[in-house]
Amino acid sequence: MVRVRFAPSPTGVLHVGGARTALFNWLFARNNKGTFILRIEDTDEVRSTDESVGQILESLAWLGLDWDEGPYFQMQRKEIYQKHLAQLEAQGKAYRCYCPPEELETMRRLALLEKRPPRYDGRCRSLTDTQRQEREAKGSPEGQSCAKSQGQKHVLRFAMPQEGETRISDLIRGQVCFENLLQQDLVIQKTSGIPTYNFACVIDDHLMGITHVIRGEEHLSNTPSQIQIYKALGWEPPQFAHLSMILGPDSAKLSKRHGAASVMDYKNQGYLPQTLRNYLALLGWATPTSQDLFEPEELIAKFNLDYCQKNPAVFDFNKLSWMNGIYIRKLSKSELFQAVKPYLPPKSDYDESKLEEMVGLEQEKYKTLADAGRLLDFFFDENYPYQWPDMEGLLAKSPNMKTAGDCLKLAQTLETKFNASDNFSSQAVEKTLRETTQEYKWKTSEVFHSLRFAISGRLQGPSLFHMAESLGKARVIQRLKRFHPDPGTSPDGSPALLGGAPSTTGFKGNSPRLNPYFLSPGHG
RNA sequence: GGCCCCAUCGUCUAGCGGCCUAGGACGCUGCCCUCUCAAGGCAGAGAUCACGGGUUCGAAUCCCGUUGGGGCCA
Repeated sequence: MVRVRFAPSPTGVLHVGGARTALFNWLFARNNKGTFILRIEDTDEVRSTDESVGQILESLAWLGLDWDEGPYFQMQRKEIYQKHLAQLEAQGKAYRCYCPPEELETMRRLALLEKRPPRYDGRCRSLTDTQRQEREAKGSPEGQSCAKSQGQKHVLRFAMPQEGETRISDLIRGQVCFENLLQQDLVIQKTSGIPTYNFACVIDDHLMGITHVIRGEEHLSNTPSQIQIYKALGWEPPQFAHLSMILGPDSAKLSKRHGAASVMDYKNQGYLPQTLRNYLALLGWATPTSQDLFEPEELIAKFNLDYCQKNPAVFDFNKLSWMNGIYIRKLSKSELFQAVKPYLPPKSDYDESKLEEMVGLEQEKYKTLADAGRLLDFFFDENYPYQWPDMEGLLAKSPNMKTAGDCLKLAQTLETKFNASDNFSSQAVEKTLRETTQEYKWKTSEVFHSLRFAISGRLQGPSLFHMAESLGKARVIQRLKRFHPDPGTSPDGSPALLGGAPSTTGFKGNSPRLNPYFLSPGHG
C-alpha cells in the first residue's frame, strides 16, 4: 500500500516548487490508490507561522490537491521525538555537544580559510563523563535558543558511522553513493529541546508508514544522514525519489523576482487551478508521447515516477499563458463569467446576464482572467478617448472614406438608421450595416471599422454586431452622438485630437497593471 | 573548498545501441479563414544531441575525462 506525504515548512507562502512536489506526491498516491498525507514541519519555532499554515492549506485546496490524512503538526508530536532521541543517546548513537555557536562559527571560518570542508570535527563525541559534567556546570552553549525557558546546555548530535558508505537507490536518479566519513555529525536536537528537521522527518516518515519519499533535489544531500538514522533506530528506510528543481528564466532558482513564485500569485493574476496543475505536471515529467494537455483523471492514470526528468526545468511563463488560454476556452459561458467576475468593475449599469454575455464575447482571447480589464474596458467607460492616430490609420486603409468628416457622416447615418429600428439584435445590426455598405458603395471593412471606432474608441474588439447588441441601442446611439473624429467636429468644441474627457470609471484597458481591479480579484 | 546531482532546438521535452537525414509542445515567421484582434487550420525557420576521448560493425543513447550549471555542508 502506497503512503506518501507532502511536508512543507510553514515559513512562508507555498511556492511553485513546493506545489509541484505536492502535486507529484498526490498524483503518485492517486495513481496507486494510496494515501496522501499532509504534514506540517513546524519545528523552526522562530520562522513558522499560523498564517503560513493557512496559506499553504488554501493553496493546496485551490489546486485541488486533497489529502487523506492530516495535517499533522510536528510541534504536537514533541514527546514522540523525545523518546527516540533519548533512545539514541542511551545507545551511544547520539551525543551531547557543548560547543558554543561562536566557537563553531570560528571553526567553520578557519576551515574555509584553510580550504577544508567546513564540517563539525566531532570534538564532543569523545568527551568523558567528567568532562561532560564540567560542561553541564559551565552552562554553555549560549545560543539564542538556549536563552529560552526550557533551554538545555547542549545540542544532541547524531554519531555518523566513521567508515563505509551510504547508498541511496533513488527512483529517479538511480544509485547515489556517499562516503560516511565525509558526513558530519548533524544536530538532531536543538538547545530548545526541539528536534531538527532531519530527525523529526525520519521519525515521522517511519511512524506514519511512508513508503515513498518524493521531494525536491535539495534534499538529496541530507538523505545519507537520514538513512543512517533509520539504521540506528533499526528501521527500514522508505524508497526515495528526488525531483529536479524548478528554475526561473535566467536559470536561477525561481523566486519572487521572476514575477510570480507562489501559488496564490498565480491565482491572483488570473490563472486557473487546472492550468497550473497541468503545467506543473510538465515540469520534470513527460509521457513517452510528450503529451501536453491532460484531463484531470488522465493525468492521474498516466502519472509514473519512471517518466521523471533528472535535469532542472525552467519555468516558462509563455507556455503557462498559452495553456491558461486553452483552459479558459474550455469553460462554459457561466463558468467563465463566475471566474472573471472578480476582475470586472465592482459596479456597472449592466445586469448579470448582460455581463455574462459580454464576458463570453471575448472568451478566446483571455490569457488570464485579469485580461477582462484590457478586453472589456470600453463597455464600462462612456468617456473612452478617440485617438487621432487611430483615425488616421483607419483613413489610410480606406480607399473610399477620404476624411474624418466622411467617417462622421457615416456615423450620423447609422445613428439615424438605428434610431428608426426597434430591433437591435446582432442580426439586425448586421443587416443595417450591410445595407449601409451597399448604399455608400464602400468596403465592408470601412463601414465596420468606422462603427467600431465610433462606439468603442478602438480598432480591435469582439464581433462588432454582438458588441453592439451587448451595449444596447440606447448606448450605441449615445456613443454615436458623442463621436468626434477630429477637433473641428467635436460636439462640445473641445480639442478631441488626443482623446476625450478623463475616464470616469477608472477602468482603462491599456495599462492593466496600474488598475486595482486587475491586481486583486474580489476587489470591492 | 569538499561531497552530490545534472547536461537534446530560446524554453518544456520524446529518445533508454541501429526505426534519428533527432519527434512533439510553447514561442517565432509566413499563408489560409475573417468585420478587427484573437481562436482555428496549414507551412516554415530553429538542436553539428555541451566539449574531448574511448567501447562497438554502429552512440544523442554505454564508459572515462573536461567544461558549464545546480544542490547540500550554510
